[in-house]
Amino acid sequence: MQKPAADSDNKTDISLAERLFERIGEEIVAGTLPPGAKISEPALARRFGVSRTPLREALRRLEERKLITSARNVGSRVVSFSLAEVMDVYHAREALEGMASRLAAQRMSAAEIDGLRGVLEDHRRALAERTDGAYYQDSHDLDFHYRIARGSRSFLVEKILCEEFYLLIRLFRRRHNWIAGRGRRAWEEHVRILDAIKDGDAELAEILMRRHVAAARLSFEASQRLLAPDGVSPEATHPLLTKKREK
Amino acid sequence: MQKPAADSDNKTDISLAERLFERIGEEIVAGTLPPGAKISEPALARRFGVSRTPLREALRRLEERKLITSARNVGSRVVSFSLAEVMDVYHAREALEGMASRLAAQRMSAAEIDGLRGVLEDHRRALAERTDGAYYQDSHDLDFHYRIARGSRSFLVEKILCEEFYLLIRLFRRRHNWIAGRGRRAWEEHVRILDAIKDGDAELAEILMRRHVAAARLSFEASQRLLAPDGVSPEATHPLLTKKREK
DNA sequence: CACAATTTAATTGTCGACAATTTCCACGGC
DNA sequence: GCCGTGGAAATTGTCGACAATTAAATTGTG
Repeated sequence: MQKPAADSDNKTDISLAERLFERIGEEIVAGTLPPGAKISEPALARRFGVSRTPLREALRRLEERKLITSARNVGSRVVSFSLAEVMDVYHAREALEGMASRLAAQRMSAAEIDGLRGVLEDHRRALAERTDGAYYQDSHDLDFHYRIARGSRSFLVEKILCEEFYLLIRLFRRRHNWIAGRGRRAWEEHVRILDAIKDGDAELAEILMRRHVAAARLSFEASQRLLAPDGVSPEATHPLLTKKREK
Repeated sequence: MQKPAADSDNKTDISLAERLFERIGEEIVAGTLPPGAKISEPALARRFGVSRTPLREALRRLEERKLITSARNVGSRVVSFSLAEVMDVYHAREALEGMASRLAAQRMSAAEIDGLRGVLEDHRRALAERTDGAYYQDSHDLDFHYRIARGSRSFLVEKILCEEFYLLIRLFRRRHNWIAGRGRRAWEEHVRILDAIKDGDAELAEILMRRHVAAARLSFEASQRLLAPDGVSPEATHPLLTKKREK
Protein backbone atom coordinates (compact mmCIF):
# COMPACT_ATOMS: atom_id res chain seq x y z
CA MET A 1 0.00 0.00 0.00
CA GLN A 2 1.33 3.33 -1.05
CA LYS A 3 0.57 6.22 1.29
CA PRO A 4 -1.91 8.38 -0.61
CA ALA A 5 -1.25 11.96 0.40
CA ALA A 6 2.50 12.16 0.45
CA ASP A 7 5.60 13.09 -1.47
CA SER A 8 4.51 12.30 -4.98
CA ASP A 9 7.59 12.68 -7.13
CA ASN A 10 5.68 13.10 -10.35
CA LYS A 11 3.98 16.44 -9.98
CA THR A 12 1.69 15.93 -12.96
CA ASP A 13 0.02 13.02 -11.21
CA ILE A 14 -1.91 15.17 -8.83
CA SER A 15 -4.40 17.87 -9.45
CA LEU A 16 -3.84 21.48 -8.62
CA ALA A 17 -6.49 21.26 -5.93
CA GLU A 18 -4.71 18.39 -4.26
CA ARG A 19 -1.34 20.10 -4.51
CA LEU A 20 -2.79 23.19 -2.93
CA PHE A 21 -4.28 21.06 -0.17
CA GLU A 22 -0.87 19.68 0.61
CA ARG A 23 0.99 22.94 0.41
CA ILE A 24 -1.45 24.93 2.46
CA GLY A 25 -1.58 22.12 4.99
CA GLU A 26 2.18 22.24 5.25
CA GLU A 27 2.13 26.00 5.65
CA ILE A 28 -0.36 25.71 8.47
CA VAL A 29 1.70 23.05 10.19
CA ALA A 30 4.88 25.08 9.71
CA GLY A 31 3.24 28.19 11.11
CA THR A 32 3.69 30.17 7.90
CA LEU A 33 -0.05 30.52 8.06
CA PRO A 34 -0.27 31.04 11.79
CA PRO A 35 -3.07 29.93 14.15
CA GLY A 36 -6.01 32.28 13.98
CA ALA A 37 -4.92 33.85 10.70
CA LYS A 38 -7.63 34.83 8.23
CA ILE A 39 -7.31 33.09 4.92
CA SER A 40 -7.88 35.37 1.96
CA GLU A 41 -8.70 33.36 -1.12
CA PRO A 42 -7.68 36.05 -3.59
CA ALA A 43 -4.38 36.66 -1.81
CA LEU A 44 -3.58 32.97 -1.61
CA ALA A 45 -4.62 32.41 -5.20
CA ARG A 46 -2.34 35.25 -6.31
CA ARG A 47 0.48 33.85 -4.22
CA PHE A 48 0.21 30.42 -5.74
CA GLY A 49 -0.63 31.73 -9.17
CA VAL A 50 -3.86 29.78 -9.53
CA SER A 51 -7.54 30.38 -9.86
CA ARG A 52 -9.72 30.39 -6.76
CA THR A 53 -11.66 27.30 -7.75
CA PRO A 54 -9.06 24.64 -6.95
CA LEU A 55 -8.06 26.69 -3.96
CA ARG A 56 -11.57 26.51 -2.62
CA GLU A 57 -11.65 22.77 -3.16
CA ALA A 58 -8.46 22.49 -1.16
CA LEU A 59 -9.90 24.64 1.58
CA ARG A 60 -12.96 22.40 1.82
CA ARG A 61 -10.71 19.46 2.45
CA LEU A 62 -8.56 21.34 4.94
CA GLU A 63 -11.72 22.18 6.77
CA GLU A 64 -12.62 18.52 6.99
CA ARG A 65 -9.13 17.88 8.30
CA LYS A 66 -9.83 20.38 11.04
CA LEU A 67 -6.93 22.61 10.11
CA ILE A 68 -9.20 25.52 9.26
CA THR A 69 -12.63 26.69 10.18
CA SER A 70 -15.00 28.35 7.76
CA ALA A 71 -18.14 30.41 7.96
CA ARG A 72 -20.47 31.17 5.09
CA ASN A 73 -19.82 34.53 3.46
CA VAL A 74 -17.09 35.24 5.97
CA GLY A 75 -14.30 32.95 4.87
CA SER A 76 -11.78 30.65 6.49
CA ARG A 77 -9.39 30.96 9.36
CA VAL A 78 -6.51 28.80 10.51
CA VAL A 79 -7.57 26.84 13.52
CA SER A 80 -6.20 27.64 16.93
CA PHE A 81 -6.19 24.93 19.55
CA SER A 82 -6.42 25.52 23.22
CA LEU A 83 -4.54 23.23 25.55
CA ALA A 84 -7.79 21.47 26.39
CA GLU A 85 -8.35 20.79 22.75
CA VAL A 86 -4.89 19.40 22.30
CA MET A 87 -5.65 17.13 25.21
CA ASP A 88 -8.77 15.99 23.39
CA VAL A 89 -6.68 15.04 20.40
CA TYR A 90 -4.50 12.98 22.67
CA HIS A 91 -7.55 11.26 24.12
CA ALA A 92 -8.77 10.34 20.67
CA ARG A 93 -5.29 9.20 19.73
CA GLU A 94 -5.02 7.10 22.82
CA ALA A 95 -8.22 5.30 21.94
CA LEU A 96 -7.42 4.76 18.31
CA GLU A 97 -3.73 3.97 18.69
CA GLY A 98 -4.60 1.53 21.43
CA MET A 99 -6.99 -0.19 19.06
CA ALA A 100 -4.43 -0.04 16.28
CA SER A 101 -1.91 -1.82 18.48
CA ARG A 102 -4.46 -4.45 19.43
CA LEU A 103 -5.23 -5.14 15.80
CA ALA A 104 -1.56 -5.01 14.86
CA ALA A 105 -0.82 -7.71 17.42
CA GLN A 106 -3.34 -9.85 15.60
CA ARG A 107 -2.49 -8.95 12.03
CA MET A 108 1.06 -7.76 11.61
CA SER A 109 3.45 -10.01 9.73
CA ALA A 110 6.82 -11.17 11.09
CA ALA A 111 8.56 -9.25 8.31
CA GLU A 112 6.80 -6.06 9.24
CA ILE A 113 7.69 -6.54 12.88
CA ASP A 114 11.31 -7.15 12.01
CA GLY A 115 11.34 -4.08 9.84
CA LEU A 116 9.96 -2.02 12.67
CA ARG A 117 12.54 -3.47 15.01
CA GLY A 118 15.20 -2.12 12.68
CA VAL A 119 13.50 1.27 12.59
CA LEU A 120 13.55 1.41 16.37
CA GLU A 121 17.24 0.56 16.33
CA ASP A 122 17.80 3.52 14.03
CA HIS A 123 15.79 5.64 16.41
CA ARG A 124 17.95 4.55 19.34
CA ARG A 125 21.09 5.56 17.52
CA ALA A 126 19.66 8.93 16.54
CA LEU A 127 18.50 9.47 20.10
CA ALA A 128 21.94 8.65 21.49
CA GLU A 129 23.45 11.36 19.30
CA ARG A 130 21.19 14.08 20.53
CA THR A 131 22.28 16.16 23.46
CA ASP A 132 18.81 17.56 24.16
CA GLY A 133 17.12 14.18 24.62
CA ALA A 134 14.43 14.98 22.09
CA TYR A 135 12.97 12.03 20.23
CA TYR A 136 11.83 13.06 16.77
CA GLN A 137 10.84 10.79 13.95
CA ASP A 138 11.29 13.05 11.00
CA SER A 139 10.28 10.67 8.27
CA HIS A 140 6.66 9.66 8.23
CA ASP A 141 7.42 6.24 6.80
CA LEU A 142 9.79 5.57 9.64
CA ASP A 143 7.44 6.78 12.32
CA PHE A 144 6.65 4.11 14.87
CA HIS A 145 3.03 5.10 15.26
CA TYR A 146 2.51 5.21 11.53
CA ARG A 147 3.87 1.73 11.17
CA ILE A 148 1.56 0.42 13.87
CA ALA A 149 -1.44 2.03 12.27
CA ARG A 150 -0.54 0.40 8.99
CA GLY A 151 0.02 -2.90 10.72
CA SER A 152 -3.50 -2.74 12.08
CA ARG A 153 -4.85 -3.51 8.62
CA SER A 154 -7.86 -1.37 9.40
CA PHE A 155 -8.43 1.07 6.59
CA LEU A 156 -10.32 3.45 8.83
CA VAL A 157 -7.92 3.44 11.76
CA GLU A 158 -5.08 3.95 9.37
CA LYS A 159 -6.76 6.71 7.48
CA ILE A 160 -7.70 8.61 10.60
CA LEU A 161 -4.33 8.23 12.30
CA CYS A 162 -2.06 8.55 9.27
CA GLU A 163 -3.94 11.21 7.37
CA GLU A 164 -6.38 13.08 9.48
CA PHE A 165 -4.48 13.13 12.72
CA TYR A 166 -1.06 13.35 11.14
CA LEU A 167 -1.27 17.05 10.33
CA LEU A 168 -2.96 17.82 13.63
CA ILE A 169 -0.24 16.07 15.54
CA ARG A 170 2.47 17.88 13.66
CA LEU A 171 0.64 21.14 14.16
CA PHE A 172 1.12 21.12 17.87
CA ARG A 173 4.21 19.03 18.00
CA ARG A 174 5.95 22.33 17.28
CA ARG A 175 4.70 23.48 20.65
CA HIS A 176 6.10 20.50 22.43
CA ASN A 177 9.22 20.64 24.52
CA TRP A 178 10.83 17.42 25.53
CA ILE A 179 11.14 17.07 29.24
CA ALA A 180 14.42 15.59 30.44
CA GLY A 181 14.44 11.84 30.04
CA ARG A 182 11.11 11.63 28.30
CA GLY A 183 12.65 10.97 24.90
CA ARG A 184 14.54 7.92 26.08
CA ARG A 185 11.57 6.62 27.97
CA ALA A 186 9.33 7.06 24.96
CA TRP A 187 11.71 4.97 22.92
CA GLU A 188 11.71 2.25 25.56
CA GLU A 189 7.92 2.25 25.54
CA HIS A 190 8.01 1.75 21.78
CA VAL A 191 10.20 -1.29 22.25
CA ARG A 192 7.84 -2.79 24.79
CA ILE A 193 4.83 -2.20 22.59
CA LEU A 194 6.56 -3.94 19.74
CA ASP A 195 7.46 -6.83 22.01
CA ALA A 196 3.82 -7.29 22.91
CA ILE A 197 2.84 -7.16 19.27
CA LYS A 198 5.45 -9.72 18.37
CA ASP A 199 4.11 -11.98 21.11
CA GLY A 200 0.61 -11.61 19.70
CA ASP A 201 -0.53 -10.22 23.02
CA ALA A 202 -3.24 -7.89 21.75
CA GLU A 203 -4.46 -6.75 25.13
CA LEU A 204 -1.01 -5.93 26.44
CA ALA A 205 -0.12 -4.12 23.22
CA GLU A 206 -3.18 -1.97 23.61
CA ILE A 207 -2.54 -1.23 27.26
CA LEU A 208 1.08 -0.30 26.64
CA MET A 209 0.23 1.93 23.68
CA ARG A 210 -2.50 3.68 25.59
CA ARG A 211 -0.13 4.31 28.47
CA HIS A 212 2.45 5.58 26.01
CA VAL A 213 0.07 8.07 24.43
CA ALA A 214 -1.27 9.08 27.83
CA ALA A 215 2.30 9.71 28.98
CA ALA A 216 2.87 11.82 25.90
CA ARG A 217 -0.26 13.75 26.75
CA LEU A 218 0.92 14.37 30.30
CA SER A 219 4.35 15.31 29.05
CA PHE A 220 2.86 17.80 26.63
CA GLU A 221 0.62 19.19 29.31
CA ALA A 222 3.50 19.59 31.70
CA SER A 223 5.57 21.39 29.12
CA GLN A 224 2.74 23.80 28.43
CA ARG A 225 2.27 24.53 32.10
CA LEU A 226 5.93 25.49 32.24
CA LEU A 227 5.45 28.17 29.65
CA ALA A 228 1.83 28.99 30.14
CA PRO A 229 1.58 32.57 28.86
CA ASP A 230 3.45 31.91 25.62
CA GLY A 231 2.52 28.43 24.53
CA VAL A 232 -1.17 28.35 25.31
CA SER A 233 -4.10 30.04 23.74
CA PRO A 234 -6.53 29.57 26.60
CA GLU A 235 -8.94 32.13 25.22
CA ALA A 236 -9.46 29.99 22.17
CA THR A 237 -12.74 28.27 22.60
CA HIS A 238 -12.73 25.88 19.76
CA PRO A 239 -14.72 27.46 16.94
CA LEU A 240 -15.66 24.21 15.30
CA LEU A 241 -18.41 23.65 17.76
CA THR A 242 -19.87 27.10 17.83
CA LYS A 243 -19.07 28.82 14.62
CA LYS A 244 -21.28 27.21 12.08
CA ARG A 245 -24.66 28.47 13.16
CA GLU A 246 -23.40 31.70 14.57
CA LYS A 247 -24.74 33.86 11.76
CA MET B 1 -24.01 23.48 21.10
CA GLN B 2 -26.07 23.14 18.00
CA LYS B 3 -25.26 20.20 15.80
CA PRO B 4 -23.56 21.69 12.75
CA ALA B 5 -24.50 19.55 9.80
CA ALA B 6 -28.13 18.77 10.37
CA ASP B 7 -31.69 19.86 9.79
CA SER B 8 -31.20 23.56 9.38
CA ASP B 9 -34.67 25.04 9.22
CA ASN B 10 -33.58 28.22 7.52
CA LYS B 11 -32.41 27.12 4.12
CA THR B 12 -30.80 30.44 3.27
CA ASP B 13 -28.33 29.97 6.12
CA ILE B 14 -26.25 27.43 4.30
CA SER B 15 -24.40 27.61 1.07
CA LEU B 16 -25.32 25.63 -1.98
CA ALA B 17 -22.17 23.60 -1.60
CA GLU B 18 -23.09 22.61 1.89
CA ARG B 19 -26.64 21.82 0.94
CA LEU B 20 -25.39 19.61 -1.85
CA PHE B 21 -23.05 17.89 0.58
CA GLU B 22 -25.96 17.04 2.79
CA ARG B 23 -28.29 15.96 0.06
CA ILE B 24 -25.82 13.79 -1.77
CA GLY B 25 -24.74 12.30 1.53
CA GLU B 26 -28.33 11.43 2.26
CA GLU B 27 -28.77 9.91 -1.18
CA ILE B 28 -25.74 7.74 -0.66
CA VAL B 29 -26.96 6.61 2.74
CA ALA B 30 -30.43 5.96 1.36
CA GLY B 31 -29.04 3.96 -1.53
CA THR B 32 -30.44 6.29 -4.16
CA LEU B 33 -26.86 6.63 -5.22
CA PRO B 34 -25.94 2.98 -4.75
CA PRO B 35 -22.57 1.55 -3.67
CA GLY B 36 -20.12 1.47 -6.53
CA ALA B 37 -22.11 3.88 -8.65
CA LYS B 38 -20.18 6.34 -10.81
CA ILE B 39 -20.91 9.94 -9.99
CA SER B 40 -21.32 12.13 -13.05
CA GLU B 41 -20.86 15.76 -12.15
CA PRO B 42 -22.80 17.11 -15.13
CA ALA B 43 -25.70 14.74 -14.55
CA LEU B 44 -25.86 15.53 -10.86
CA ALA B 45 -25.52 19.25 -11.51
CA ARG B 46 -28.38 19.09 -13.99
CA ARG B 47 -30.47 17.09 -11.56
CA PHE B 48 -30.01 19.61 -8.78
CA GLY B 49 -30.10 22.57 -11.12
CA VAL B 50 -26.76 23.98 -10.03
CA SER B 51 -23.36 24.69 -11.47
CA ARG B 52 -20.61 22.12 -11.09
CA THR B 53 -18.47 24.27 -8.86
CA PRO B 54 -20.40 23.96 -5.61
CA LEU B 55 -21.06 20.36 -6.53
CA ARG B 56 -17.35 19.68 -6.71
CA GLU B 57 -16.82 21.34 -3.38
CA ALA B 58 -19.44 19.07 -1.91
CA LEU B 59 -17.80 16.05 -3.49
CA ARG B 60 -14.46 16.97 -1.95
CA ARG B 61 -16.06 16.93 1.44
CA LEU B 62 -17.89 13.68 0.80
CA GLU B 63 -14.58 12.20 -0.17
CA GLU B 64 -13.11 13.24 3.16
CA ARG B 65 -16.10 11.67 4.82
CA LYS B 66 -15.24 8.43 3.07
CA LEU B 67 -18.57 8.18 1.33
CA ILE B 68 -17.04 8.46 -2.12
CA THR B 69 -13.70 7.77 -3.66
CA SER B 70 -12.17 9.92 -6.35
CA ALA B 71 -9.40 9.63 -8.90
CA ARG B 72 -7.89 12.44 -10.91
CA ASN B 73 -9.39 12.87 -14.37
CA VAL B 74 -11.61 9.87 -13.75
CA GLY B 75 -14.16 11.14 -11.30
CA SER B 76 -15.88 9.89 -8.19
CA ARG B 77 -17.64 6.73 -7.23
CA VAL B 78 -19.86 5.86 -4.29
CA VAL B 79 -17.91 3.77 -1.85
CA SER B 80 -18.64 0.10 -1.38
CA PHE B 81 -17.70 -1.52 1.88
CA SER B 82 -16.81 -5.13 2.30
CA LEU B 83 -17.80 -6.92 5.47
CA ALA B 84 -14.22 -6.67 6.68
CA GLU B 85 -14.31 -2.95 6.21
CA VAL B 86 -17.54 -2.64 8.10
CA MET B 87 -15.88 -4.56 10.87
CA ASP B 88 -13.05 -2.03 10.81
CA VAL B 89 -15.53 0.76 11.31
CA TYR B 90 -16.87 -1.08 14.33
CA HIS B 91 -13.35 -1.44 15.71
CA ALA B 92 -12.74 2.26 15.38
CA ARG B 93 -16.12 2.96 16.90
CA GLU B 94 -15.39 0.69 19.78
CA ALA B 95 -12.22 2.55 20.57
CA LEU B 96 -13.68 6.02 20.25
CA GLU B 97 -17.02 5.31 21.87
CA GLY B 98 -15.23 3.63 24.73
CA MET B 99 -13.16 6.75 25.20
CA ALA B 100 -16.25 8.92 24.84
CA SER B 101 -17.94 7.01 27.63
CA ARG B 102 -14.88 7.31 29.84
CA LEU B 103 -14.79 11.05 29.33
CA ALA B 104 -18.55 11.33 29.73
CA ALA B 105 -18.31 9.64 33.10
CA GLN B 106 -15.93 12.41 34.11
CA ARG B 107 -17.66 15.34 32.48
CA MET B 108 -21.35 14.81 31.98
CA SER B 109 -23.69 16.89 34.07
CA ALA B 110 -26.47 15.46 36.26
CA ALA B 111 -29.05 17.19 34.09
CA GLU B 112 -27.64 15.62 30.95
CA ILE B 113 -27.65 12.21 32.57
CA ASP B 114 -31.25 12.64 33.67
CA GLY B 115 -32.21 13.75 30.19
CA LEU B 116 -30.58 10.67 28.75
CA ARG B 117 -32.36 8.52 31.29
CA GLY B 118 -35.62 9.89 29.91
CA VAL B 119 -34.52 9.19 26.38
CA LEU B 120 -33.82 5.57 27.28
CA GLU B 121 -37.25 5.31 28.82
CA ASP B 122 -38.74 6.49 25.55
CA HIS B 123 -36.62 3.92 23.78
CA ARG B 124 -37.91 1.15 26.04
CA ARG B 125 -41.48 2.07 25.26
CA ALA B 126 -40.84 2.17 21.54
CA LEU B 127 -39.05 -1.16 21.76
CA ALA B 128 -41.96 -2.75 23.63
CA GLU B 129 -44.29 -1.77 20.82
CA ARG B 130 -42.25 -3.41 18.11
CA THR B 131 -43.04 -6.96 17.16
CA ASP B 132 -39.77 -7.50 15.32
CA GLY B 133 -37.51 -6.65 18.25
CA ALA B 134 -35.58 -4.11 16.27
CA TYR B 135 -34.09 -1.22 18.23
CA TYR B 136 -33.87 1.89 16.08
CA GLN B 137 -33.14 5.38 17.24
CA ASP B 138 -34.56 7.37 14.40
CA SER B 139 -33.80 10.81 15.69
CA HIS B 140 -30.15 11.72 15.85
CA ASP B 141 -30.66 14.01 18.82
CA LEU B 142 -32.23 11.18 20.75
CA ASP B 143 -29.59 8.67 19.84
CA PHE B 144 -27.87 7.24 22.89
CA HIS B 145 -24.46 7.14 21.31
CA TYR B 146 -24.75 10.68 20.07
CA ARG B 147 -25.61 11.87 23.53
CA ILE B 148 -22.61 10.10 25.01
CA ALA B 149 -20.29 11.58 22.43
CA ARG B 150 -21.60 15.02 23.26
CA GLY B 151 -21.27 14.30 26.94
CA SER B 152 -17.60 13.53 26.42
CA ARG B 153 -16.93 17.23 25.92
CA SER B 154 -14.19 16.31 23.50
CA PHE B 155 -14.58 18.29 20.31
CA LEU B 156 -12.67 15.75 18.29
CA VAL B 157 -14.36 12.62 19.61
CA GLU B 158 -17.69 14.26 19.06
CA LYS B 159 -16.88 15.45 15.61
CA ILE B 160 -15.61 12.09 14.47
CA LEU B 161 -18.44 10.10 16.00
CA CYS B 162 -21.31 12.48 15.34
CA GLU B 163 -20.31 13.75 11.94
CA GLU B 164 -17.79 11.56 10.25
CA PHE B 165 -18.97 8.20 11.47
CA TYR B 166 -22.63 9.09 11.54
CA LEU B 167 -23.17 8.76 7.82
CA LEU B 168 -20.96 5.68 7.62
CA ILE B 169 -22.92 4.00 10.35
CA ARG B 170 -26.22 4.79 8.70
CA LEU B 171 -24.84 3.62 5.41
CA PHE B 172 -24.52 0.07 6.52
CA ARG B 173 -27.17 0.08 9.17
CA ARG B 174 -29.51 -0.51 6.25
CA ARG B 175 -27.80 -3.85 5.81
CA HIS B 176 -28.31 -4.83 9.41
CA ASN B 177 -30.94 -7.30 10.49
CA TRP B 178 -31.75 -7.52 14.15
CA ILE B 179 -31.20 -10.91 15.56
CA ALA B 180 -33.92 -12.08 17.97
CA GLY B 181 -33.41 -10.57 21.39
CA ARG B 182 -30.53 -8.37 20.41
CA GLY B 183 -32.62 -5.20 20.43
CA ARG B 184 -33.73 -5.67 24.00
CA ARG B 185 -30.25 -6.56 25.14
CA ALA B 186 -28.79 -3.54 23.41
CA TRP B 187 -31.18 -1.34 25.32
CA GLU B 188 -30.22 -3.00 28.58
CA GLU B 189 -26.58 -2.39 27.79
CA HIS B 190 -27.36 1.28 27.26
CA VAL B 191 -28.92 1.41 30.70
CA ARG B 192 -25.87 -0.14 32.32
CA ILE B 193 -23.52 2.21 30.54
CA LEU B 194 -25.53 5.16 31.75
CA ASP B 195 -25.48 3.78 35.27
CA ALA B 196 -21.69 3.62 35.20
CA ILE B 197 -21.54 7.18 33.88
CA LYS B 198 -23.86 8.38 36.58
CA ASP B 199 -21.64 6.73 39.17
CA GLY B 200 -18.62 8.48 37.70
CA ASP B 201 -17.04 5.10 37.07
CA ALA B 202 -15.03 6.01 33.98
CA GLU B 203 -13.33 2.68 33.55
CA LEU B 204 -16.52 0.66 33.84
CA ALA B 205 -18.32 3.00 31.46
CA GLU B 206 -15.61 2.45 28.90
CA ILE B 207 -15.59 -1.33 29.33
CA LEU B 208 -19.35 -1.58 29.04
CA MET B 209 -19.51 0.65 25.98
CA ARG B 210 -16.74 -1.26 24.28
CA ARG B 211 -18.52 -4.52 24.97
CA HIS B 212 -21.72 -3.01 23.65
CA VAL B 213 -20.14 -1.91 20.38
CA ALA B 214 -18.30 -5.21 20.07
CA ALA B 215 -21.59 -7.03 20.54
CA ALA B 216 -23.13 -4.88 17.84
CA ARG B 217 -20.21 -5.80 15.60
CA LEU B 218 -20.72 -9.49 16.24
CA SER B 219 -24.43 -9.15 15.71
CA PHE B 220 -23.88 -7.40 12.42
CA GLU B 221 -21.37 -9.99 11.37
CA ALA B 222 -23.70 -12.82 12.23
CA SER B 223 -26.53 -11.25 10.30
CA GLN B 224 -24.33 -10.90 7.24
CA ARG B 225 -23.22 -14.52 7.46
CA LEU B 226 -26.87 -15.52 7.37
CA LEU B 227 -27.37 -13.82 4.04
CA ALA B 228 -23.91 -13.97 2.63
CA PRO B 229 -24.53 -13.81 -1.11
CA ASP B 230 -26.89 -10.86 -0.94
CA GLY B 231 -25.64 -8.61 1.81
CA VAL B 232 -21.91 -8.80 1.28
CA SER B 233 -19.70 -7.39 -1.37
CA PRO B 234 -16.64 -9.53 -0.72
CA GLU B 235 -15.01 -8.60 -3.99
CA ALA B 236 -14.82 -5.00 -2.90
CA THR B 237 -11.29 -4.40 -1.83
CA HIS B 238 -11.49 -1.01 -0.35
CA PRO B 239 -10.47 1.48 -3.03
CA LEU B 240 -9.39 4.17 -0.62
CA LEU B 241 -6.10 2.47 -0.06
CA THR B 242 -5.26 1.57 -3.58
CA LYS B 243 -7.03 3.91 -5.92
CA LYS B 244 -5.20 7.16 -5.55
CA ARG B 245 -1.91 6.27 -7.16
CA GLU B 246 -3.32 3.77 -9.56
CA LYS B 247 -3.02 6.01 -12.62
C1' DC C 1 -14.14 63.90 20.17
C1' DA C 2 -17.23 59.74 19.81
C1' DC C 3 -20.64 57.35 17.52
C1' DA C 4 -23.86 56.30 13.78
C1' DA C 5 -24.89 56.16 9.00
C1' DT C 6 -23.38 55.83 4.40
C1' DT C 7 -20.29 54.75 0.81
C1' DT C 8 -16.60 52.22 -1.12
C1' DA C 9 -13.61 48.33 -1.53
C1' DA C 10 -12.72 43.63 -0.94
C1' DT C 11 -14.12 39.08 -0.42
C1' DT C 12 -17.05 35.06 -1.00
C1' DG C 13 -20.19 31.87 -3.66
C1' DT C 14 -21.62 30.53 -8.01
C1' DC C 15 -21.83 30.64 -12.89
C1' DG C 16 -20.59 29.19 -17.59
C1' DA C 17 -16.73 28.58 -20.80
C1' DC C 18 -12.48 26.40 -22.30
C1' DA C 19 -8.67 23.01 -22.43
C1' DA C 20 -7.20 18.42 -21.20
C1' DT C 21 -8.34 13.74 -20.41
C1' DT C 22 -11.15 9.71 -20.42
C1' DT C 23 -14.89 7.00 -22.15
C1' DC C 24 -17.67 5.25 -25.69
C1' DC C 25 -18.75 3.63 -30.19
C1' DA C 26 -18.03 2.22 -34.88
C1' DC C 27 -15.23 -0.13 -37.96
C1' DG C 28 -11.80 -3.21 -39.76
C1' DG C 29 -8.81 -7.21 -39.24
C1' DC C 30 -8.01 -11.84 -37.64
C1' DG D 1 -16.74 -13.79 -32.08
C1' DC D 2 -12.84 -11.00 -30.18
C1' DC D 3 -9.43 -7.44 -30.32
C1' DG D 4 -7.30 -3.16 -31.70
C1' DT D 5 -7.63 1.47 -33.58
C1' DG D 6 -9.37 5.96 -34.45
C1' DG D 7 -12.51 9.54 -33.81
C1' DA D 8 -16.43 11.63 -31.54
C1' DA D 9 -18.70 12.48 -27.31
C1' DA D 10 -18.64 13.10 -22.56
C1' DT D 11 -16.41 14.20 -18.47
C1' DT D 12 -13.05 16.42 -15.50
C1' DG D 13 -10.10 20.38 -13.85
C1' DT D 14 -9.44 25.09 -14.05
C1' DC D 15 -10.25 29.70 -15.52
C1' DG D 16 -12.20 34.35 -15.12
C1' DA D 17 -16.50 36.94 -14.63
C1' DC D 18 -20.58 38.38 -12.07
C1' DA D 19 -23.79 38.90 -8.13
C1' DA D 20 -24.23 38.91 -3.18
C1' DT D 21 -22.27 39.74 1.19
C1' DT D 22 -18.97 41.50 4.39
C1' DA D 23 -15.33 44.57 5.88
C1' DA D 24 -13.15 48.91 5.78
C1' DA D 25 -13.15 53.71 4.99
C1' DT D 26 -15.45 57.99 4.86
C1' DT D 27 -18.85 61.34 6.09
C1' DG D 28 -22.34 63.42 9.05
C1' DT D 29 -24.24 64.58 13.60
C1' DG D 30 -24.46 65.54 18.53
